[in-house]
Amino acid sequence: MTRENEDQMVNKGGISSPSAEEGSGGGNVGGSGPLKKGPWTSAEDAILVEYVTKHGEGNWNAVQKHSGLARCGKSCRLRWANHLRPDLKKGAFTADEERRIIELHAKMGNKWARMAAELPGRTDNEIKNYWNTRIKRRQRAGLPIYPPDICLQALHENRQSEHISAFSSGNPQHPDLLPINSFEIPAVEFKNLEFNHQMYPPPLIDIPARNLLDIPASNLLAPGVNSSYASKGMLSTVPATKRPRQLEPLFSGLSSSFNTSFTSCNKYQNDGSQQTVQSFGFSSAYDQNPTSDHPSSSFVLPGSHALLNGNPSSSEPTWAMKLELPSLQTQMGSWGSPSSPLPSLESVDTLIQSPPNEQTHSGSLSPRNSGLLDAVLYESQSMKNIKNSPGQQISSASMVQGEVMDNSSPDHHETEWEVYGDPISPLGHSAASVFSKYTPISGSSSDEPPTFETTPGSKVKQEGGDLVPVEYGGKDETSNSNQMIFSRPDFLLASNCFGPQIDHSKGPLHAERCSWGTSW
DNA sequence: AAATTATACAACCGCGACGAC
DNA sequence: AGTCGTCGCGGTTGTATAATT
Repeated sequence: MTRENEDQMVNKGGISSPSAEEGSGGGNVGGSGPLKKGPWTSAEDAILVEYVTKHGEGNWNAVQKHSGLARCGKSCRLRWANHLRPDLKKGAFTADEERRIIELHAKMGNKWARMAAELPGRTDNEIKNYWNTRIKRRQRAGLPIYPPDICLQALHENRQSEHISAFSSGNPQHPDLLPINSFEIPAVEFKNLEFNHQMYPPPLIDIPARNLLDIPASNLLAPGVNSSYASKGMLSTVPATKRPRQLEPLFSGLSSSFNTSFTSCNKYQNDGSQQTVQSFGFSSAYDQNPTSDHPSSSFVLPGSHALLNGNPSSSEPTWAMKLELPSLQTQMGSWGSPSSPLPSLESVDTLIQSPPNEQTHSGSLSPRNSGLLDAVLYESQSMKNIKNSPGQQISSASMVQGEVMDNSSPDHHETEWEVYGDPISPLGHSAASVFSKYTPISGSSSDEPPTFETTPGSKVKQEGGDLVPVEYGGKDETSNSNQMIFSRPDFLLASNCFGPQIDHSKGPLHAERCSWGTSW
């Protein structure tokens, strides 16, 4: 402890104030050993740096012996790796880095060290912390973890690897390949995929929609179906015991990087929707004929699975767990292992939370039931329909609902859609109706932000700057339901895009609320 | 302005994997 | 084959700071 005293003195006026802690003795643990714990002092840092400079990295346990540093080798290694390395990049993650992290995580899952290797100057711990905090934030907001473009990219890569790798669905683990072979697409992601198109900025990495769509359904489903990796981390599920009480936003920190590219979403929607749909090579319940050039036929669809799940049976109970982080790899094995094909389609469906679609497709035929990618297809198609069928411009939201609810003016919607993500979309209504039916409002729990009224009878919950309709009294819009409760995370997500639309009469407010900008 | 709460970050812990001896 | 050292990872804790009440 002379060392500590020394440190304290040296650390005087230093950075963090570990000295204080040391002084209290809190930093010292370990009982018998003189080894110190807790925050490092600048003096300790200096010693460690000097030692490493002289002897090089490695053999960390020798540090204590040779340098007198009262730290265990493990701690020394961690300190060096995370803070003292000369090549470390300090400061917040740049937009590019954020973007990269997302991409890497989509491919690797919680392989922080590997991710760090891809990000010069960044440490695994840093990335992990970043991810976890952002994920939590995003989860809370009910936002998807990965932006669509990332998904697409991952899928594309996945597809490529698919050709290369011999093992497929039933195949056991190939740790190295896993990340690639399976694309981590959290349920939430698909759940909100529809939103993603509007919410997420255009892909920095422009991936031809076609590539994405060409991916076999198996690949898409891989996360839960055939990839051990997926089983580990791709699907965001968590053991019930570990399930977060509230869903958190996943992308909050990415705003900067993604904000810049928003139009791309439209790109996919507008330009590639048809192609996209067609090119989706995988066969799904929804489309048995992937090569079909008439997606439209199959696209009366109910809209994207993404947001809402009209299916009470699947959505409600599993809802919470669906929105989990990939990091929860452990549970994946339970339903994503190769031996056990999927969390089961049902599970997937649940994840997707496809809405009941009696009108257009029978539940069995719905792509939503087939798998994650299907959802993408659906969405894409739906988008196309919206564009191509003025007379039938049904907001994706409405489609999602599987119920006819859209009353808002199509034109207007379309316009705003591009800007805000279909502000006027009735989605909110449908969503609300669905939620009101299957979602316990109480679920919002204590974490729920205060609510305020935007319109008579309607309440909006503010979440991360976005308004989330909590209750809708059915004022203006054509709501079929007079009472809507959007406490569910998926709706929250939706709210980011559509929530504001609930009361589009409030233009300014709407625009403001809809901004994804900083919230990401 | 003070108190409370939420967030971001640093650091630690336990465990398992891997390679060297 | 067993031991040791190192590394990586998931999870957790503690603290400083920011935001909110």
